[in-house]
Amino acid sequence: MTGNSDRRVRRTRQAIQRALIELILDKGYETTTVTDIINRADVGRSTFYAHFTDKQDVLFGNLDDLVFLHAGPPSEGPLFGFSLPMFEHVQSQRQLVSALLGRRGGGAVIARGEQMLAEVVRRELLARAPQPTPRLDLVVTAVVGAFMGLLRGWADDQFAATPVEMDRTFRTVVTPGVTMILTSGEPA
Amino acid sequence: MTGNSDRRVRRTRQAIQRALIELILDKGYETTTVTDIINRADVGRSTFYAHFTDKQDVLFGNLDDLVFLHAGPPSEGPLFGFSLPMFEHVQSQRQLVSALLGRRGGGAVIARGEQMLAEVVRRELLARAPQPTPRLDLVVTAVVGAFMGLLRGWADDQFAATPVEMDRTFRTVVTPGVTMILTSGEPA
DNA sequence: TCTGTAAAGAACATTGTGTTCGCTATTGTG
DNA sequence: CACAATAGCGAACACAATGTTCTTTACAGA
Repeated sequence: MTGNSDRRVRRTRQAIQRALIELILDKGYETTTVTDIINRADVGRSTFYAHFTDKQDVLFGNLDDLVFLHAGPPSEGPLFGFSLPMFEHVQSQRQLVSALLGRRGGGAVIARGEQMLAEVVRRELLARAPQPTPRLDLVVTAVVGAFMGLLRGWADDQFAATPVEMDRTFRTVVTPGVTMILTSGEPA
Repeated sequence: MTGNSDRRVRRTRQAIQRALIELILDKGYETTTVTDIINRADVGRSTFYAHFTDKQDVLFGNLDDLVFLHAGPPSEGPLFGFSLPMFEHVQSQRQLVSALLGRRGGGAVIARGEQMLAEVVRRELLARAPQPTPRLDLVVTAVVGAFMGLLRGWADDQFAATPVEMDRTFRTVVTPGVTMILTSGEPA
């Protein structure tokens, strides 16, 4: 645990992480280079690679702090209850989230977000299914796809909308079909 | 129109495009470099840049041939009639499409696919809406997101499924909600 | 204080992109 | 067929970015 106790280590790591966030806000994730980061953080090149393997490594070290999982226990409240709180949270962190999730952000972050969200949705559906639903994985994928699609479009300013509108669209499109599947054990 | 009439030009362009496709099948789109392409196509570096600006430029030159738009006139047949034919077509071109749409493929192709698909969905919804639907753009985004999510998951082998299962999931999840929106002029 | 270690910083190898230029080979046309 | 136009070759170049290695310096904590 040397890494944590030495002040120099803490300072350096934090400088690098802050620098990345700032740069993401400035010019987006993809276009930010390691060279940019070490310049902004004012650390030596070797120092960077002593702490992180990658740009992505830095980001993921940070990502857990930013995790927007306001997901409560699975079976409380309405179906897909995570939706509105999530859209609201995204709006409050608009700049950063846009930079990470939009077209200018890396696919890596989106992939990670999709995975986490899929887990949430999966549990929610399992908790509510009265009978085993066939091909639940497919349903989860479709639902996550709809949500993330909306989120990305929003992040990219393809349309202006309030969190409430986003939430309403998502639920209105997706909930009736999913409810049918859950109750009837129907396809897919 | 020199470009079309000179045999050398035709040969070169085709060699480059074929090389890219082969390389995509070998190692994926993102990891394929221009250097790879000119080696495989056996053309000079300068020649490549005389014809294309980019790896992406080559791809998009090809993409129209691969266009999987089996979208008939908007208001014929069932809602989202493009779904099954599209999944079937994707399966027949499995390797290539997977390489392009999966995680190993570039975001550029996905983005393009989403745009084209959004256009199809948009027209279909407009043709069927008895009354103007508010925030149709949001609905389109959600629908496209669900479809592309399924398509990407499939391409990535996250699950095995037949085109029929894919189609059924997509329609079952999405159609009830969309129908409600169209008929009631409801949210979002 | 004094020892272990973090950081600086510079040099280096490597890989990829995109451009330039003079020479050669091929093409379509008169 | 002959010839002017031009496509292609290939090598060299400038540039940007990644990741490694090494020596020297400076700092933290016991």
